[in-house]
Amino acid sequence: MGAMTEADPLPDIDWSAQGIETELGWALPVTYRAFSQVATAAVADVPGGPRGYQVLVAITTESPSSQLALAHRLGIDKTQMTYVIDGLEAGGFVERRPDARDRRVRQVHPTDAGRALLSTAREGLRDAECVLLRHLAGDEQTQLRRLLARVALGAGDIEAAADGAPPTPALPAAAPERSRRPSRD
Amino acid sequence: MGAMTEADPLPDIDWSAQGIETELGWALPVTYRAFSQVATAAVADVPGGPRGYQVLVAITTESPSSQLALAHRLGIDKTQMTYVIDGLEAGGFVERRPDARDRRVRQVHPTDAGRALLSTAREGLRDAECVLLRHLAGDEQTQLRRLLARVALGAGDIEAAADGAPPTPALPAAAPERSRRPSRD
DNA sequence: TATTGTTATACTCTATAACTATA
DNA sequence: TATAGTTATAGAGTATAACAATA
Repeated sequence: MGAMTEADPLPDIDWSAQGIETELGWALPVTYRAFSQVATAAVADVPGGPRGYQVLVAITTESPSSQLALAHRLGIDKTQMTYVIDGLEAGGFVERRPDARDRRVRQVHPTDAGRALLSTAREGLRDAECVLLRHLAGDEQTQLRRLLARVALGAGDIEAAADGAPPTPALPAAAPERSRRPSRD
Repeated sequence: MGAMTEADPLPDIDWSAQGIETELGWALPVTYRAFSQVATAAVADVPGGPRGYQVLVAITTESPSSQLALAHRLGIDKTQMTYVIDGLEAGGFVERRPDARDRRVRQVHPTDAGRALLSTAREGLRDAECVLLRHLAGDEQTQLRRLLARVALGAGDIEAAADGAPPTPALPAAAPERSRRPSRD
């Protein structure tokens, strides 16, 4: 809706010939960004966005956990975790309960509101996936999931090899959240 | 190498049960990040990283172009484009040639060194892809590429719908380039 | 007056360091 | 002395705004 409307989704470049190089280098980022966008929108109501959502998932589907354990599990810095939990607690979605045996640690428990929020966000994410894969037949979707899962499984080694083996992430990291200004260029 | 070595690549969470939610929400980010990492490494010698590479591809496989045209085509801000071209020109990989007919615009031409650099980077990216897909059989790789390409094609609409229809990207956007410090937590 | 390109500024996100309170 | 958590600071990356030159 900006000043220039001549931006067709797929420019008239002949990618296949020797274009931007291999198709994967194009398709993967595009797909990821689209998913990242809808997924972030789906968890927009969760304080802390994708990371807040990850925390809710972790303490709900597993058991309540200390902040440091959560940070390690989700691959988030412990200082970041403080902010995320702050937001969740301010919204009344989690509680910090001091551990009786070690009063340094604070266990993070989900509240009823937190569980409800998680449930809603989950649905939104499922819908987001459906939108993303809407052009694929049912069996094709299954096929894609399976193949991608296998690649991701092997990909873990790559990440691990590079730096100090960060734990497995689960959502689009952070999703920079493009500015919502009029975007006139 | 860090203080804690208990971080196994895949935690012992039962993702499949009701875990972190849908498999795609896990596999896609993981795969993307792994690719982003190897791809960024592959174009590390290109000033400006992935974006510098994109510029080289555009002006080589197509024709030399003005900076603004490049910015639009690659979905990069024009101010950012200035910096990217600055880096490429400093390295002797491109030349800015004033346009004879409109002396405001500066056409960006690749040098021989630029073409050579592009060639090398291309090989690196192809290798990166092979590494990423190494656990898939040949026909499975083809299948994955095909399915992903179709999803990406449809995904363009999603991105376009959200903000002002940004042109098609071609590489992992920017790839934050994790800090290379000892990573002791 | 509008547009290409550059420069300067501000903002967001994240990483690092320093501090407290417990152990 | 070491660890869990918090707070403060600094850095990278990006977006916005203001500017110069040309049309």
